[in-house]
Amino acid sequence: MPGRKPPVTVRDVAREAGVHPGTVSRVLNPERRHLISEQTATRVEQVARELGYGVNHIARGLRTRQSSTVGVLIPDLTNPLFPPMVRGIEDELHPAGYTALLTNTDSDPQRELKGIETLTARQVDGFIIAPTETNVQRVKEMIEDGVPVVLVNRTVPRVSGFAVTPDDRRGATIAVEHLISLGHREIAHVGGPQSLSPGQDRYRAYLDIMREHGLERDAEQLVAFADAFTGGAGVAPTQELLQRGRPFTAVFAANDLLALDCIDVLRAAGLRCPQDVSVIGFNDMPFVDRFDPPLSTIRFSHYEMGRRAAELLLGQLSGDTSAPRTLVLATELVQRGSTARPPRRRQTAPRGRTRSAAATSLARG
Amino acid sequence: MPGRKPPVTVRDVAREAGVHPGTVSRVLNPERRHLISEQTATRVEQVARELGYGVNHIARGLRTRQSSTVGVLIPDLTNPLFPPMVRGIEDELHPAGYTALLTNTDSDPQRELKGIETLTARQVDGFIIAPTETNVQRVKEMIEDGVPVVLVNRTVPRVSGFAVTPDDRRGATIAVEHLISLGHREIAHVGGPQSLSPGQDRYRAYLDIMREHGLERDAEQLVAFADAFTGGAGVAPTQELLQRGRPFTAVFAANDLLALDCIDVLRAAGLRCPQDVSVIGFNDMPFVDRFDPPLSTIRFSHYEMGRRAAELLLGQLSGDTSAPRTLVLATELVQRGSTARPPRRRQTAPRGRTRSAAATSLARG
DNA sequence: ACCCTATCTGCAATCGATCGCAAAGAGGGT
DNA sequence: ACCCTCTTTGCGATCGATTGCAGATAGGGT
Repeated sequence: MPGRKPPVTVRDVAREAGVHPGTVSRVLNPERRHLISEQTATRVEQVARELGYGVNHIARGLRTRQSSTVGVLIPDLTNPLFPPMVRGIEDELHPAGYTALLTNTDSDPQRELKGIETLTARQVDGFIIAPTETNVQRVKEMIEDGVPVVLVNRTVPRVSGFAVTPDDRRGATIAVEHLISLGHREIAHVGGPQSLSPGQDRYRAYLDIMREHGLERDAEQLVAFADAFTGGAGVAPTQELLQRGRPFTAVFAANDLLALDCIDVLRAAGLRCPQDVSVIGFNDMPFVDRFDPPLSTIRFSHYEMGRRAAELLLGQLSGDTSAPRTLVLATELVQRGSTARPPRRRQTAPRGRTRSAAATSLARG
Repeated sequence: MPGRKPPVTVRDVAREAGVHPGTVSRVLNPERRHLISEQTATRVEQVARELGYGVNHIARGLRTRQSSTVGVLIPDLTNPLFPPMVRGIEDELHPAGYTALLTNTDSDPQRELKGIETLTARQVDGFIIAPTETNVQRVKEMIEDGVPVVLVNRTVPRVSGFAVTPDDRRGATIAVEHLISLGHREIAHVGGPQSLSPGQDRYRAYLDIMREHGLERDAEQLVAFADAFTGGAGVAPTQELLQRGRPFTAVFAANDLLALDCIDVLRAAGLRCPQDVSVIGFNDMPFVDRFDPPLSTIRFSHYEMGRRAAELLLGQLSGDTSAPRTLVLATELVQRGSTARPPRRRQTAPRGRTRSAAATSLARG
C-alpha cells in the first residue's frame, strides 16, 4: 500500500503564502473573509488552491464545538417511506454544509436509545427523529436540555418540540369519505399502533367521519389494530376482522404496508380486491401504482417531509427563532384500482375458519 | 433555549477519580485497558459512568487521524436497489464502531467528484462507491494513493481494486436460458449503458448465450441500449426496438427498472405482458413480486452486497491483507408472471407509428 | 509634524483525547 | 541490602483550525 498523501494544513498554506496560519483560516472562512485585505486574501486563496488544501472538519469541529453533522434516526431504511424522506433531508442539508448520520432503529427502543448515545458521542449538532413511542421521555429530555430536535412523521404527545407530519386527520377523513362516496357503508379499519400519533389520529378521524355519516353503530366491531406499521403486521388484524364475522365491503388501512397485508389476507380468504372488498391505504409509497391491484391511497410528499424537517432543524441551529415549530403537510386522495363500488349483493364476511368459510360465503353471495 | 449540559471530559473524570487524564483514556480504550491495574480501572469506569462520560469522537479523531467514518457514494437512494444495500453496509459498520456518510450522486460525475471532496474533507477513513464511469480516473487515483476503496455493483475496468458485484454474466445467462426454455427464439435485449460494467457484462452474456443456441442471426437488430439504469431510461430503447419492426416474443432487460419501462411501452403499443411478450429483468428489487404482472427477474442479495462491501472495507482498514479483493455474488432466477410461453401465432412487432401499428398487428395476430 | 482611527495581521491559547517516554513502585533473586 | 525486571501511572507534546486580543501600519484631519 503506497503511503497516503501528506495532508496539507493551514500551516503549510501559511508558510507558502508568507502569512500567519490565523490569516489563512480567516481567508478561508467566508464569515471572516472581509477582515483580510483583498490582496493577501487572493494570494492565500491562490496558494491554497495550488497546494490542494481542504479544511480538516475534525480539527475545526474540535475547536468550534460543532460537527456540521446531523443525526437521523429512522425505523428502517428498507421501508419505502423513508428513502425519499432521507433524500429530502440530505438535499436540504448538503448545501448548508451539513451531513446526515443515518441510524436504523427497527422501531426498537433499545436501539433507538443506543443510536442517540452513539450520535451524541459523535457530536452531532442536532437530530431528526421518527420516534418510537417508548422513548418519549428521552426525547423530551433532549428537547429540554436544549438539543435541537425535529420530529418527523410521528409526533410526541405533550412535547412542544419541532415537528413535521402529514395531516393525518385530514388524510384519514378523505380516505373514508372516498369509500363512502363510492357507496360503502360497512367500512372496516385496520389501525396502526395506538401508541403512535399517526395510528391514533387516523383512527380517531375514522371514527369521527363514520359517526358524522351515521355509520358508527358498533364500529368497534369493524376495527382491529396492528402492533406495528411494518409489513406483515397487517395480517393478524385483518384475520381478526374476518373471524368476527361482521360484514364489511371496504377497509381503510392505516398505511400502505398494512393495506398490502390486508389485500393478501382477503385474497387468501377468497375475497377479491376491489370486486369484493375495497382497500385504501395511506402514504402512497413509491411503486404502489404498479401493484396488483394498483393501490388507492392518501398521498403526501415524503421528500418534502424530509426537506422541511431539515429546514426546521437548520433554522434551529442558526438560532432563527422566527421559524415555525410545527409543519403539517397536505394530503390528497389518489384513487387507483383497489377501491371500487361495493358489490351488488351485500358482501358477508365469513365466520369460523377463515379459508373454507370464505369460500362458502362467496358461494352464497 | 436552556443551556446545553456542560460536556464531561476525560479531565473531569480524571480529577474525580484522582488519576491522570491519560490513565482515564487508557482505561476507556479496550486496546490499552490491560495496561492499567484492575483496581484503578474499575474505579475510573465507575466514576465515568456516574458522570455520564462519553468520548468525544471529534477530539479523538483529531489525534488519531481517523474518524471511524466511511463515505458511501451511491447514485440515488430512491432507487429501490440501494436501501437494502445501505442497510447492509450500516449493519456491518456499526458494530465495528464506524458510521456511514451517505451521498447521492444522481450518476452525475460532477456531483460524484464533489462528494468525494466533501467526504475527504470530513476525513472519512475509506469509501464504498457505486462509481460513475466518467470518474474512473479519479477512483483509480484514490486507490493508487492508498485510500481504502471498495466498489459495489459496478466495477471499474483495468483497476484492480476491491469490489463486490453480482455475477452479471451468470445472471444474464440464466435469464436468457429461462426465456429459451419457455420456447422463445426471438429474444430482444434492452441493454444498460455500455460504459458501465453491468451493462457490458449482461449484454455480452446475452450475445454469448444466443450464439450458443444458434439464435444469433442479426442479433444486433434485437438490441437497443438505454443510456442509464434509471427509471424512464428504458422507454426510448424499447420504442426503438418496436419501430425496427423485427419481431420478438421476449425481452431481457438489463435491470428491473428498465423492464418496467419496457412493459409500459409494450402495453402502450397494445402488447400484453406476458401473453404477447415476455419480459424479464435483473435485480429483484423489493416489491416487484407485487407488480402487475409480477416481474420475473434475476435475484441477488442487495443487503449482502452492502454487508460484504463493508466487510471488505473494514478488512482493508484494519490492515488485513489476507482478505479477498473481489467478491462475486450468486444470482438466481425468480420466475414470476411476466414471463410465459410465447404466443401460438408468432407475434410480429409493429412497424411505423408505434401505437396504431401495434393495434393492427394485434388484430392480424 | 502629531494624534487618532480604522484596517489588517500576528500571537498564542484552546478544544479533548491520545500516546511515546520515563519515572515510580512493587516484587524477586542472590 | 542491592540490583534488576516488570507493571503501573504520570507527564506533556500533539493533532489542525479557530479566535480574542493586541500590535502594527496606513491614512486622515488639523
